[in-house]
Amino acid sequence: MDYPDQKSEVNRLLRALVRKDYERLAPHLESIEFRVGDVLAAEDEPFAHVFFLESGVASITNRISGGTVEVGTVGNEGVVGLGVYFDPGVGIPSRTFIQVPGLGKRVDAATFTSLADESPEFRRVINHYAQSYLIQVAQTAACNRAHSVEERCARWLLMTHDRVGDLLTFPLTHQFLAYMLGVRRAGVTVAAGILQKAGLIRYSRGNITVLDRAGLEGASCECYGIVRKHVDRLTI
Amino acid sequence: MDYPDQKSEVNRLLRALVRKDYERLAPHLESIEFRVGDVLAAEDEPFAHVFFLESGVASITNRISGGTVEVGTVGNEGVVGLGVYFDPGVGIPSRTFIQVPGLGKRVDAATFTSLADESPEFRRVINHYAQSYLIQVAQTAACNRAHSVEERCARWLLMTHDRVGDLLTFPLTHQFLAYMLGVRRAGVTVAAGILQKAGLIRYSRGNITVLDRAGLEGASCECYGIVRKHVDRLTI
DNA sequence: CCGGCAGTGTACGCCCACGTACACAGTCGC
DNA sequence: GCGACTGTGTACGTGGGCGTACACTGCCGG
Repeated sequence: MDYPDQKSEVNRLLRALVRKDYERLAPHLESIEFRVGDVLAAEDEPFAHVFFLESGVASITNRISGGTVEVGTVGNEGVVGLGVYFDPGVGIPSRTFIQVPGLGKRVDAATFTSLADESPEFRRVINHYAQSYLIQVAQTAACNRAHSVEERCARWLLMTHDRVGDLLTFPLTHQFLAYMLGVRRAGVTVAAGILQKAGLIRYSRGNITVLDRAGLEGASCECYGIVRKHVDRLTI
Repeated sequence: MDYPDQKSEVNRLLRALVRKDYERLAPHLESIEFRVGDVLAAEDEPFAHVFFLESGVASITNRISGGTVEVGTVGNEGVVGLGVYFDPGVGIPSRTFIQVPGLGKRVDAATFTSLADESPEFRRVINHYAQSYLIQVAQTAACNRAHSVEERCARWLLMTHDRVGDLLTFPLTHQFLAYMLGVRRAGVTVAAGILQKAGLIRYSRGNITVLDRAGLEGASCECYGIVRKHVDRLTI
């Protein structure tokens, strides 16, 4: 067989699988490139595939009266398409799309579900991630209610920065961030301006650079740390 | 054996189980009464049991700087303690407690997880519910960002009313509702006052009566309908 | 080299919800 | 019957974020 060694996998869920599960999955893994705006699942449409990101970030948003709001994000720590695991064939009222471009792999829904049926070890890995994802969404629900644009802005930058890895600079416009946070573009400009004046970040024309992670964590709400803790726990 | 017939079960998840799974579970089901304020799981503490409500409502809240916010609710359509299924032994940053008193059953975590390990049909039922719960939390995240106190108030009353069954009147103070919505008590008084003047509800000293469901649905945000649709789908 | 446009800065009035405060009204215990 | 307390009504000033608008500035393409 000529599949990549599991040790070379970059997605942390793929790395966490027991060898036999990985070998079962590997022949069906298809490498793909994710471009900004690629839609992995449209609103109310079931996932045709499950996606393992190696780099980049996917965003899950709900569109409601009053705008669009991000309810969760996924990077190389997890898997996009939990719906396939929970209830294949049923769509959810969220839209999943690529927010930061990157590389990754996908597997057809049928292979994924049959492996989930067969392997307790596989289910264990997926369940642990599902727990962490649910925690993220719940924390976001509370955060959206109680925290300021500036705090949520800092949190979002940190979460994204974690996922673009060692890249200090990544592409991001105020407009896009406003869309993600469910606020006005002008609101982001003000919040980001404060963070920039404080020397925590720097940006210019669609590119943002994180200068001071620790400072950014101070400017962010506690939600960042809480979600992060449960993501880190996954990779024991 | 002298266990209750599955057909007599009131919890919709218990009813949905295949016979063999129910019979495996039944000897371990322990009938209990839920009183207002009973804590089913404290913050960061794992569930010792999984709970099947027959009546009443449980509320899942996150406490953050800026107050406490409800991120989800569970009634007789589901199960309290998905954490046991996902990652037994790990606590989540949410507090689960009884919001409307009622009756139900519980089973120890070990029995629940071993049944989940063994039975694909059981997992299917739990997974479907997990999907619907995740949808609820995600919708709440968006709703908390975008919708007014009055809309969310109406939505909350509808969701709770669905779960107290044919009871038109149930106990509820403005103070408590404010706590759930993460807003001021005075804010709820104003919002509820509007709903009352419109003839949709009536309340007095801790008791609320739903007078006009259809009208209340009109006053609520679309989030009610979206979540409801996915809950109804469970009981095919 | 020069539009044109995308990205950003900043301002205005507005409104919802905030924190706080106080008055009043049922209801319960004595 | 009388306090005392819980639940509700309502008011005030404050503030964050809204919708909108307009000006400026790199950058890209013709």
